[in-house]
Amino acid sequence: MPEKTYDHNEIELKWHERWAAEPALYQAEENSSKPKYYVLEMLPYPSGALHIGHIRNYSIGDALARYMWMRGYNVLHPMGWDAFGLPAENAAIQNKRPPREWTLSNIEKMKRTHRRFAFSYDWDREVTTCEPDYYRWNQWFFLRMLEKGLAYRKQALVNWCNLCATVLANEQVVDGCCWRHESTPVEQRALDQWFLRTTAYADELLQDIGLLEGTWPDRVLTMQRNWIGKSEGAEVDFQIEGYGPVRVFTTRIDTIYGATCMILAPGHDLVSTLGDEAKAAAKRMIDAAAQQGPGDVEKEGFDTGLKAVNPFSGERVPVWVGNFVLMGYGTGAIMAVPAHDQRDFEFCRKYGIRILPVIRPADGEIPNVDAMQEASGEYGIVENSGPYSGMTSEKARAEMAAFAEQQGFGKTAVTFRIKDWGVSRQRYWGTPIPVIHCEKCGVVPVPDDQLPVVLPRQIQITGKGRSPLDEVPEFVNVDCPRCGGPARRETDTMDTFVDSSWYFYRYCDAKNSNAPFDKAKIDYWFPIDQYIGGVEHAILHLIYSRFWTKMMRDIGLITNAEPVRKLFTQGMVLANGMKMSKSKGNVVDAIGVAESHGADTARLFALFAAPPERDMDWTETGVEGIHRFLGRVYRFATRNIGMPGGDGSADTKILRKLHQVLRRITQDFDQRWHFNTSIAAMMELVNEAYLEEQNLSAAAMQQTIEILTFLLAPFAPYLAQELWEEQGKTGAVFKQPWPAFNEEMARETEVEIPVQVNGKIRSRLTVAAGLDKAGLEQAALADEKVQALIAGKTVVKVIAVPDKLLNIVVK
RNA sequence: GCCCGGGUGGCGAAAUCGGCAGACGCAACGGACUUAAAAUCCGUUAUCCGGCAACGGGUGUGCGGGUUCAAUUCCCGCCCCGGGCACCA
Repeated sequence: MPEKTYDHNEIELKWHERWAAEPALYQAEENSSKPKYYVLEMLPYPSGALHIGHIRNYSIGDALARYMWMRGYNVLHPMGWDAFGLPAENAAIQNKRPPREWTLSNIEKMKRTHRRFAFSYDWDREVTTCEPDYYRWNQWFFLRMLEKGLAYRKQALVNWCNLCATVLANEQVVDGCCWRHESTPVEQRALDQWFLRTTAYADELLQDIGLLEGTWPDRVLTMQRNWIGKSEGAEVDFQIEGYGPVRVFTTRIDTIYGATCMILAPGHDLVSTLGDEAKAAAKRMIDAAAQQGPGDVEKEGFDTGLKAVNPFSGERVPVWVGNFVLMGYGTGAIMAVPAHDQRDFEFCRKYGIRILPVIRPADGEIPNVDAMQEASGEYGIVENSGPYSGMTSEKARAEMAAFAEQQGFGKTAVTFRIKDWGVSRQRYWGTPIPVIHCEKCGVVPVPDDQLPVVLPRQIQITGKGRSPLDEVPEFVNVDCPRCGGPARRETDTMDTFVDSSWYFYRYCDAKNSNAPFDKAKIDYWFPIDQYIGGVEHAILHLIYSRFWTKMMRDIGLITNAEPVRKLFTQGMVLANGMKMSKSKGNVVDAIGVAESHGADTARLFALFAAPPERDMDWTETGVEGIHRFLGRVYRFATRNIGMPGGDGSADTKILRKLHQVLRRITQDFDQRWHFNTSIAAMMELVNEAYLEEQNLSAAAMQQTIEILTFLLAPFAPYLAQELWEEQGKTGAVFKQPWPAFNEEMARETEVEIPVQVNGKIRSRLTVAAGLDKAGLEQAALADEKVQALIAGKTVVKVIAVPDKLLNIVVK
């Protein structure tokens, strides 16, 4: 055949059209005898356009999906839209476009891009989280959790901007101020809000990290462990004169004789019983804490004038309020042991509170208070501690906790850093929380048969008020389902992390209108075999998803304990060395690259520029290099298909290379996922094929072209399919069996062995592959250069590694 | 401060189990083709020293030590860059 020029648009648009007419191409089989494989990429937020960061994520998943098809698996590869969220509301305020309309048109546009890139999604299973057929199940789950006590309501602080007169999401708070009013500090207001009891699963979420070891990245597991933050210690009551007991949590009950004051969080219940001045000071601390970013903050506090009694020593100590004591952790109150805790030390030094050391190192003296520069947090021997003096810290911890429990003023206790999940959002564009507030009956769940509670579509979003839904009387005013009297609908909507906590289950049964999904389908497809996404979701999304799975298991919907067997976190994409961002204006749009260089080129480059777990740099010249490579492949194949061929003198050589490359790429898929080296290997093969083009027999040439087509199939689907057709074949190339490599054919017959003398390379020998140690040694010692170098010296040792190297040690 | 990554040519990177450092690509340079250019094809390209040259010798994977016949790879101590967490009692 005559050589053809590589015109990516011609090839890609042709197949794009043909594939559009084949809806079953990427569908998973319903009753398959093949083993299943569920590969999933994180669903995108429909912001309006796919960028190359998305393309990288999907190119990894798509290569894997296609490879697994070729390996004979029944592959489930779905995609959907994380379609609720704040940007749609902002767009509504700015362009007066309804959020749903804006969102759906974005989805339409992005889906076209997805198709242009030929990602192999089963669009029949598409999930769009902002549509009632999806979010009704959010509501259904919420009601189940309400029944089980896993959903509950309590007061919590929200960010409030006085100028906007509205609640701000955390991401709308910039440097402690409102994003639209940069000089207006955000205030903290207490509102009744809905929470999911993730803490009920804290222990199991921590325990089951063990199940993920080896298949999830270690750093993700570490981050989750830290996030859950289990800490074991004790709770102890201190009696406060004129108030009652206040409970503290401590991991160091062994230091309790050194407690020289008690410090309360500014939000602690006791503070509300204090005078106006103290309450105002505490409020200032709370607002200041919300405004400060991360970093070192000066410790502040004030004396309440109250005294607390240490239940162990009987000593009376002052009660303070301190800005560094967190209400959301432990009991919101601590005993300060300045001698043995750095934070307490800094606080007490600043305010002149007594410092009393009670621990000495096992082999040292108790610290001298006047010389102390910092607290000593180490375990040691307990001193000045009544009957516990002389014990090790470990022993004292156990005995003191037991004593407290026996006396009824304390107990051993475990505290978690992870908090219950606040799911209330004072927003429009989210799942309505399905409850009704009745004056007579209180909080009444919406009955299941009245789901979904549909989000009203005709609504003015003003950006003011407690919540946009508050302004919609048709939505708010309802009859109480229990007593029939007038009642108000809940106007908070759910956090969008709810949507993404279970969407991958819905893919298995996306059109079910009677249940979130059918259990048998979950049993077949779950767990997800491979989940691929950005590391930025290592904590929240993936912990919530794990929580949701355990919750669904406990209400009998599923049997698996974990949703995801293997997790892969890919690196970021930089544009010319810089992080892509809208503000810098350097976001590389995916569809533009597809038009200028082709989808195949973009996909291949996304995998070639760096190993997938690392950050990669997107450069125009690099993209062009890949485009050149694909052109080389295409021209080579088209001009050689069906040609008579040469004398075959290079057949052995090219077939050896072919099998070496095949082995390399197969291993890259099965073990390492370093697709950059897979692609480099294909380039090596093509380079060699160019050099030997005239010396290949027709049979070797056709085999080279065919296998190269298979190798390209997971990475460059358009070109691979086109070459498949050029070779006169029919059917989808990615449904053909992946070729097996032949170890025999991949083996080199001759190898070059570097010969070292005292570790420096002095000569090279070409020997038969597999030559043993003795043979190598003999060949090396016969070498002229080697002989010259070792002449007159004593050979101490000869290290021979067959097929690798030989080292002669002389003196 | 704590916990992870990472540091290799002009650049992105490779070296999979301790065995030839720099595969592959980019950029640059040279050659072929062309009236010319683009495209394409073929080469050269870590660095220093000696040589007209073939070639020979030295140095080199952030820095300093160590183990080893042999270290980008293992161990100890530092430096720098990126990310996460950040008063969690």
